[in-house]
Amino acid sequence: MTSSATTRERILGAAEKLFARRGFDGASLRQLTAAAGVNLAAVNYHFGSKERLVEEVFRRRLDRLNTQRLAALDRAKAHGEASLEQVLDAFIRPALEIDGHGDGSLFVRVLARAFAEHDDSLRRFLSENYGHVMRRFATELARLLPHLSREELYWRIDLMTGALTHAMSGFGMIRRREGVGEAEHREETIAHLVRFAAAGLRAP
Amino acid sequence: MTSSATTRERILGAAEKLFARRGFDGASLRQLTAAAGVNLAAVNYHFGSKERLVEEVFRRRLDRLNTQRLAALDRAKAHGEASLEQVLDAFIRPALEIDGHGDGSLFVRVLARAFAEHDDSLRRFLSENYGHVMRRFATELARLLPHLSREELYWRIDLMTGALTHAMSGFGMIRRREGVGEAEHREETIAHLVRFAAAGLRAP
DNA sequence: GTCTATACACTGATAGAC
DNA sequence: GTCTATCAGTGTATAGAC
Repeated sequence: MTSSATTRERILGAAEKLFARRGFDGASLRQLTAAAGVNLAAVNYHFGSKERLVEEVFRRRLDRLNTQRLAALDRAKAHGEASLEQVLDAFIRPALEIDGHGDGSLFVRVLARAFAEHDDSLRRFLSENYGHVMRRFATELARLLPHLSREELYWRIDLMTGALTHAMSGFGMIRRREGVGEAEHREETIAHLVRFAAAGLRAP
Repeated sequence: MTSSATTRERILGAAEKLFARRGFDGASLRQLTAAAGVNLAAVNYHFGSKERLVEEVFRRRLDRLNTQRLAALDRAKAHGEASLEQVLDAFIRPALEIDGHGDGSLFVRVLARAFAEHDDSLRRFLSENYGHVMRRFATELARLLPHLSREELYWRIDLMTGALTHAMSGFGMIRRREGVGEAEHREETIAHLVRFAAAGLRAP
């Protein structure tokens, strides 16, 4: 249990980095275990399969992301009702503020890619870990947009999610203009996303 | 040239079906060539690599899709200026109306998946084949939304594209409600997409 | 030109020795 | 827990048949 924990962590660290840089299929277990300095078979011993390793990499980050999103929502509602823009900010900001060990923005890309992929098992896993957060925000949005039917609302949320996912997957890449710092770039991105999503959701 | 054409076509047909059902990495060349009734090596002979085969599958459809989108835009402008909703309809409708040989909706999923993936070489290919269409629509949108800066407009178009891509990737899947026909479902989808995108683009 | 058989270097997974 | 050896499966390349 003592040495196994460090092996596990070494694998997870190397996996996150390599998955972000080369994609899930692009990063092989042999590259990954070599980078982590562990034996190839250790992955299957500790995680059972490559797919389960992918899920574990996500779980570490998603647990924290979900917590931060809900906390941000609570904070927005602390002093009375939250505006639509505040709710959207609470949803978007934590995702763009993820920063692991300098590779945070890379992880955002992986997260977005995973969400965009329609791999059934991975989607199921994400919906299990994401589900309650999405439902919480959906409830909040339903309150703020009473003119929308339930069906219409779900459509809008789905479209909004698509836009955000798409934007997030590009965040941290080429898009950053020259001479613009990381923090400033992030604020710009958040502002654009919130403005677009709010307008789309408010449509008659 | 005579028999090679049928072999080429058989590979392309089987590829489109299998890529749609199992993804690019999920469908192996051995499954694919077995389904097409051709030899494994025929893929490399006719296309050079699996990646190039993927591109060819797209090119067949995209050429037609691009033409239809531009034609729809011209039609919308035939009797004077086109509204924002008409421009968006011209962009969205042809994508959802693709119908190859009964597997049209499957191809939409593949197209959306490809667009969502940030594989560099595939993206470059898509932008080369899609580029001029996107620029044409961007010009049209710039005319209809003069209050937006160029930078703001590109942001909005990117977000809109993300939303549409995400929605398209789900089109033809589980989402169709019971008792709703294909045509009716498509009209509903188009209406939702146009409404959301128009509102997002019009945001102040 | 078109097609095929075959081999090569990879992949993820697993059984079994230590 | 860890490691070696080995498995079936993958994309790719090529020599040679027609």
